Amino acid sequence: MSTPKAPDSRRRSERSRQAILSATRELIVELGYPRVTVEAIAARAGVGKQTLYRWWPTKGAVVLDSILALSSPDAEGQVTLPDTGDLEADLRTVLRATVAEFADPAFEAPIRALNTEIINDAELAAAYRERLGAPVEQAKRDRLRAAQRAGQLAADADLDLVLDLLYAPVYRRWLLRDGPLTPEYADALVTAVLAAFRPA
Amino acid sequence: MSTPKAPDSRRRSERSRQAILSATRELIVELGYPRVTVEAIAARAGVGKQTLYRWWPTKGAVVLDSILALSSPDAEGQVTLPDTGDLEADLRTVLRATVAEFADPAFEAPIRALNTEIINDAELAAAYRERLGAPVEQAKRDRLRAAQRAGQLAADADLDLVLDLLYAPVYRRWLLRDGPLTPEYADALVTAVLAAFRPA
DNA sequence: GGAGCAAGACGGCTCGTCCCGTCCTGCTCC
DNA sequence: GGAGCAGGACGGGACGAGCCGTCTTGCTCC
Repeated sequence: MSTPKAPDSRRRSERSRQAILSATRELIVELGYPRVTVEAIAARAGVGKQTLYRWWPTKGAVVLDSILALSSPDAEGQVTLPDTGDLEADLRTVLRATVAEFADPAFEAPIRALNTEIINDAELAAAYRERLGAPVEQAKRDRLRAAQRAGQLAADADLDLVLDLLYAPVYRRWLLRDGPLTPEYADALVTAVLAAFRPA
Repeated sequence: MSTPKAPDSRRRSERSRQAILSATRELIVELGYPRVTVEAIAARAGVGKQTLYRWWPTKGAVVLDSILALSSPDAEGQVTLPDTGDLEADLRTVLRATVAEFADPAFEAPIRALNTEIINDAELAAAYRERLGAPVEQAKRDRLRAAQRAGQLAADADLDLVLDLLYAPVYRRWLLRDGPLTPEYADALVTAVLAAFRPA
């Protein structure tokens, strides 16, 4: 009852893997996700379709890996956020950076594609959270906790709620394109959220 | 340069239209959106495919209409929100109701399907905002403005920002399924956001 | 020679168009 | 004003194109 046959990952072609992930990202940016086909990815990568299906179960999984390969080219899951001691300044920096990332098509398009898949695939969503979301989330929470200890945030503040209030509006505005996603908007969010959790 | 030929809407079969919209909703709930095909919708509705393509350009447009038909069975775009004079209580009521809606599969599944389409179709997204989002948004803003005049909200509060802070976290948690979407969460959001925009 | 590889043939499914014969509606002509 | 007619929407379904996921073939590298 085990998986039919697991391929030998030691013999896997790193060249093909990279080519597939790059081709996936490129095609998503060039054509838009709905028009990207598995066949096109394989052709662009100079790879047989079987190679693709041997290592990934679904197109969504390929997209996820193509983004993971992009976001952590060096270190292994190590995520650090700026900590100058000034919470408001640091949050502005980080949130503005997030806004800037979402404005870059090479970054934005693949993540949009991933979200398209994640919405209807709880399993893929869990994989995403585990491999990308959780570490980043943890780093953000750590930064907030430090600020909390430094008395820059209410002692009883729910840090997950703070993060939701900061990031969910940015995420929504980006995903639905229902308003300008500007540095000013990021600043306004930081100001409002900090006002809500000002220490007593 | 006009549209090739617009069908005569006076001769449109209301029976077929309703059957298509119902079948769409049913199949999305039963099968999950990715498994719903145009052919299945037509078959379930007892309708030729051409009838479907005659009146809707894309599957996404059908989904949008199927939701519109659901949410406004009676009045025409009239949206009203509770106004007891107590902003915090009213917001709790409305946000808890939103949370409850998202817990109902018959409501949740079609909207999730619509979001799947909207993400990659700016045109459809605009249509959605115009026909459903804008009126609701307006009603919410009106309620907040009343509260502002009553001195329950800071005079200089950006009402769109307030709405984003209230609803974006709910939306995100629902769409990504990355946390429990409970009445308590709704209450916590209301508390935090009102704290941020407390009048001076 | 065993396994991964590129290349691509293949069956099955879906899409969107096209065509058929039927039915309904409104107009014309006696 | 009643019969005939034209137009168009209808249910049903055939059709080609394109994509998916599997399978086959020969090559290459360990």
